[in-house]
Amino acid sequence: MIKKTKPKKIREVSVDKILSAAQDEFILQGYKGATVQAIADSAGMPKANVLYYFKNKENIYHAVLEQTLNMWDEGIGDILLEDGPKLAIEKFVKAKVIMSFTNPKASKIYAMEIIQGAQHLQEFTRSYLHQWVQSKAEIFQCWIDKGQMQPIDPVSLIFLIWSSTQHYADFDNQILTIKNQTDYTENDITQVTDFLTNFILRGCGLK
Amino acid sequence: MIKKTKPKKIREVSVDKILSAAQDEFILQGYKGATVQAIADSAGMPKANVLYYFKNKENIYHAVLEQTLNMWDEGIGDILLEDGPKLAIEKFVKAKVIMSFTNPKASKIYAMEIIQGAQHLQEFTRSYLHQWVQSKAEIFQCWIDKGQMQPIDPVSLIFLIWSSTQHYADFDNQILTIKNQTDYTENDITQVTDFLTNFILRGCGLK
DNA sequence: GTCTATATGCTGATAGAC
DNA sequence: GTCTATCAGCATATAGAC
Repeated sequence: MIKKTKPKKIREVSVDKILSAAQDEFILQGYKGATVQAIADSAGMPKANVLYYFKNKENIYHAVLEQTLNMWDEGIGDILLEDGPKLAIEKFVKAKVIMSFTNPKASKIYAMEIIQGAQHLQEFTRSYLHQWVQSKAEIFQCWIDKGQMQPIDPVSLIFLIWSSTQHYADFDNQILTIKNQTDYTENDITQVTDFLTNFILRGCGLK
Repeated sequence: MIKKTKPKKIREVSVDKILSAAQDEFILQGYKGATVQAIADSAGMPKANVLYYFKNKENIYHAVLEQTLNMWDEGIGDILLEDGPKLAIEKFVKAKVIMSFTNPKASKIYAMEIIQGAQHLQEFTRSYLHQWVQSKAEIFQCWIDKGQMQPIDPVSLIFLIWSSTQHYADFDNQILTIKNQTDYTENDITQVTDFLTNFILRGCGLK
């Protein structure tokens, strides 16, 4: 029993190390620029071992992408009709801000993929994401019809919340440079959460 | 005289064709993924000609980046103290939206560069951009002190306007897919301008 | 200025010993 | 599972004829 679980652990640990190293390399160098050798070096193992676990570079990238989408899915925070517009927006903005600050790498991988034409995740955007936006837009429309919030375009609102929160992940380099900081602080997270929550609530006529 | 200007024209036209083709390739394939051969094919000339005009690939990329930053600079739209907060924000948002829709490629090149750590434009962000944000934040602070707008963090406001407008350029693929469109229409530009202008003005307590 | 041919180096991927 | 050695292919960049 012990002998049977041990090799499983080795695989898990190795795979995790490779995926983490690969994420860094793909962000910094792009898909083509990231070399299997660099990923192996960063993961602390020979190149052949990396290819033993993943067979080829494209498989590594797909695994990184899959991990990123799962994280996006978990961290998105749901928009629930019964919460009402104020609480729902507060929850949603907070969830997105926290994800941007705690996992900027996932956001960056996703952003690069979309900017470059979403060549590796056509099905995801084309079906799942479309459906997600549509269903959430209906909830916002419901609140608008009941006079619970300003009559604004719900889809545009979702785009604004996505963009304004993800900005702190994708453009962290630029933001830190402009603010003369080397890293984000705990204070930054609460300050940004407060600013965006209040600003967006006012924009929706909820404050 | 005629003979002297003709070779100049050839150079200009060729350089423009190369830069345009290179921009497309760098966006779709990344720096390393874009090949000089592909750029040459897209520009409709032999590879050796491309290298005749630019010497090497890095020079091509730098030229694309320089062109992008010049465009950013021209299209940014200024924030003037004498305009007052309402008009200034209206002008600024409109200028950014129009730039995002008319020149998404420039925004994408810039976004990729920042996400990947701004390895090729350190000086720009580190001095010019910092200064720009600081000077505009002072103007907003001035209006806030005079009670002309809600007391919010000006730097966060600038980030929100940047992100929410650039989103339509950088993530155009995702947005078009979600909206089930193949291209942006004239109507999209006015709709987005109206939405963002009104939303942001309300967020600033100006409506 | 234009284009062909080629040198040089690096990368992905595999074979096979341990 | 781990690692060394190696191959085949491709990309940058240059040389040199036209």
